[in-house]
Amino acid sequence: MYNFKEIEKKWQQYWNDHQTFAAKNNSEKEKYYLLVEFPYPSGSGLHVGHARSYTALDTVARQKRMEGYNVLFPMGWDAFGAPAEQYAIKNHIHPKDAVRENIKTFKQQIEELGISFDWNREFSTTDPEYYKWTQWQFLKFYEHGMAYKAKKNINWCPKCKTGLSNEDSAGGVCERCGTKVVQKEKEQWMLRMSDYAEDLLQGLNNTNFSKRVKLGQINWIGKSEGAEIDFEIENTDKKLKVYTTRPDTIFGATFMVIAPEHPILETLKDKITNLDEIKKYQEYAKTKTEFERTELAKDKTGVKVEGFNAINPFTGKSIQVWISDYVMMTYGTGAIMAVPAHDDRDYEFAQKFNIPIIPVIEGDSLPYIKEGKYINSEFLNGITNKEEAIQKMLEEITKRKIGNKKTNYRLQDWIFSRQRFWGEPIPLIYCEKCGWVPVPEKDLPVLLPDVANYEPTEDGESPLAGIEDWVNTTCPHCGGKAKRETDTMPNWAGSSWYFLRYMDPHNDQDFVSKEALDYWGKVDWYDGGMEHTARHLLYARFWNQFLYNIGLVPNKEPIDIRTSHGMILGPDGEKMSKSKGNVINPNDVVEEYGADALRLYEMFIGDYEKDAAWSINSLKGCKRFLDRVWNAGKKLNDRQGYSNEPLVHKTIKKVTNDIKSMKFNTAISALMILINDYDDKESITKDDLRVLIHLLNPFAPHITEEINEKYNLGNPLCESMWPTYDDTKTIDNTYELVFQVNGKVRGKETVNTNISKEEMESLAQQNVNVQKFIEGKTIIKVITIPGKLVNIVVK
RNA sequence: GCACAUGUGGCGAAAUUGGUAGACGCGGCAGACUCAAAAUCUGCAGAAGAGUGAUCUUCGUAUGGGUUCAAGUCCCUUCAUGUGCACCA
Repeated sequence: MYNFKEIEKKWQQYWNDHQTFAAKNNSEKEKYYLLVEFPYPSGSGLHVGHARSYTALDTVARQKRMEGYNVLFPMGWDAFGAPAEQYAIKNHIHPKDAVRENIKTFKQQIEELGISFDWNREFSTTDPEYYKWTQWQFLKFYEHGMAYKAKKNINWCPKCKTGLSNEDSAGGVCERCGTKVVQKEKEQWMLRMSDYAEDLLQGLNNTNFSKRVKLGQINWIGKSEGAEIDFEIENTDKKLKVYTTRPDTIFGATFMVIAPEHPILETLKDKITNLDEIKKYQEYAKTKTEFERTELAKDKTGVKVEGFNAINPFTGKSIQVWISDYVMMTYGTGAIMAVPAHDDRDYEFAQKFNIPIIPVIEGDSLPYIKEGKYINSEFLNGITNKEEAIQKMLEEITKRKIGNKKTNYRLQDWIFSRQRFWGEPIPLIYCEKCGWVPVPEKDLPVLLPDVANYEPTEDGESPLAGIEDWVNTTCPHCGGKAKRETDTMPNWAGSSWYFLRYMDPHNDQDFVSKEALDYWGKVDWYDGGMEHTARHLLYARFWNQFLYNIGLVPNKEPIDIRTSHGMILGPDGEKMSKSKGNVINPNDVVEEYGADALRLYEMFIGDYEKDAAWSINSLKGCKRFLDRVWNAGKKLNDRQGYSNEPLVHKTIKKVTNDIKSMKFNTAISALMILINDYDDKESITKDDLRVLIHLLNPFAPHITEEINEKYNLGNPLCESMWPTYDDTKTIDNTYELVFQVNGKVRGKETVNTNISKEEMESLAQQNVNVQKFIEGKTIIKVITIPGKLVNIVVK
């Protein structure tokens, strides 16, 4: 019937020869920038999930081009990071070579799908020409005081032997290998992301991210408004600063809790009489990871600090101070005032250790703080409104100069060091005399050395630290002996700005030219996995906002629309994995059914944002549809125009709009309805066939071009304008008018579209079945909706 | 625990945004073609009931209630599933 393999090869060759998808940087046309997340070129190859995302935006890209836009739709490789390194260690090759091999495979797999990427702009984050500019931008962070080195208790993966960001170790396990993360103190490079918390929050208003994506960002930033209040330590001049969102409950604060590592314990250690016990607890808390601390949430532990008490500044009473790991040093001030009557955790703790509980809000019972009348609270007594009480308390605190209003964010600074070989070297040099000195721009990039041994060391230093030739260098400042920084960047680094580089990927003078930035502006539509909507997106926005603030990019927000696709699950409804043996290889599908069938199926599979199980039968159905489109060419007549004008115009309208709103499944079903209509006819016109394949082209680009050529229907579709519709022509001459009695359907009749209201009503009353239901009853009113129904209300 | 999302045939899903629930596809059943099978084509199909029949009736969008001439759609209740955050003070 037709050889899809030949057809697909032929048209892929054609697009390549004609540079059909090359985006132009100096174009008169309006731009449209579409972006899909670039993949890790892992050894296991392309996944059907990749194909879903790529096909979706490819469909949009192809439509946009036919609508006259200058479309930028690029692709590249995010090839730094642990997976590539581990693969290389395992297979005893240099990561560079492993990456080159994997990219080759990946690229070939993607090309087989017929995705309209502009391959002229391809790059990998591991290309020295690219990471030169990643390093250059890091130095910008450094120059502006946004990068600093600090001793940090970091999340440490004992298996990968590297530090991890909080984000990388969510849930207390290493994101890469699943090993339990432990705490380890280390000097790390940090980026001051927390300075941008408010801007990152506010910036969301200038994006068109979906509500779900915005919410994910908001949660990560974790803004909370409250107050910092000083509690004096009895018989000393020392104070304990707490953070609270409920200063209004301070009269109920009957004890304090501080984090086990709180510095006041060191300051006042001479006063503490149970130092041994405290040290023991500190050790105990240290061995527990953050995850374990939360795991054991129900079971409160702690030790009372013997030797000093604090004073509740409002009741004037002496209150106990405890250490417990339910208070985190990393959030707020590392100390809280505990109000056991109105806080779950404080209540539990007080119960366990027999600490007094004083309610300050009448009628409130745990676990929720309800609104109620304030009691036992002096000047707050009688107030019933929480906001009012908080406001009044804040004023009082300020007046007494014991505290202030304070906003806190959960977002912390970004730990930017990794003790790995396969990452961008941090371009700094340490000189005994001059301290940290940036590598001069002319010496960038700082290249990774070509060495045989790049396995992580036991002591947690980067593998680079063992390569003396590389480490030892001269100070760019004083010319004396100096050493290079041996930590590398996290692999989030390269992906935090790659969308900018695509605008001008071969520029060796600048990270992107100003002209390219001005023309392409921002990414109009960015699609990727659900798992990246929180962190990667936040890092990319942070990076871009920084570049904006120092005047390097024109937009504060780099992305307009962000969508996230659901996963494609195995035929068994489970996540695809080698161990379950339910992995579908997209290129096997291409081999057997063709790229067009695969693409069409992945777009037809269901709601784009939802997960969907693989179904081979459903795929076959899509192939069957393509066969029918192919066969439609065999019954062309000599007439012109559309045989069924309203249906064609309706279909154009539906497909045009559905692609834009990602409702690919209904766009395809509209095309199926159209072919069903053609199949019922003896013959169809060339215009009929041309419009069908044109609308189908973004989904199934190869076979539609072939049909177009075979029957001489016109210029190649990819070089033609998208079909247009006329709203007035979408209306049928007749429709089925529905008759209802009391809202229930009692009859139908086919009527002329321009029938009057009066005629509609009289037809309804004449209907035999309707008469059965209104007989002997009083008609209260008649509701007539032109084009739809007549509803007779009777009693 | 908190926040958000979702709940429609045997399955994937549609539903002009308050107006004929189940489009389209898969699977199924029956028939045609065939020695036969596959492929293809034609027809049927939410559930229950009445009628020889065209048809008609009742029920039906997780649950219970409400608003409305009219509810899958709006409001409240409960339940289930999914995702995110989580001892964040």
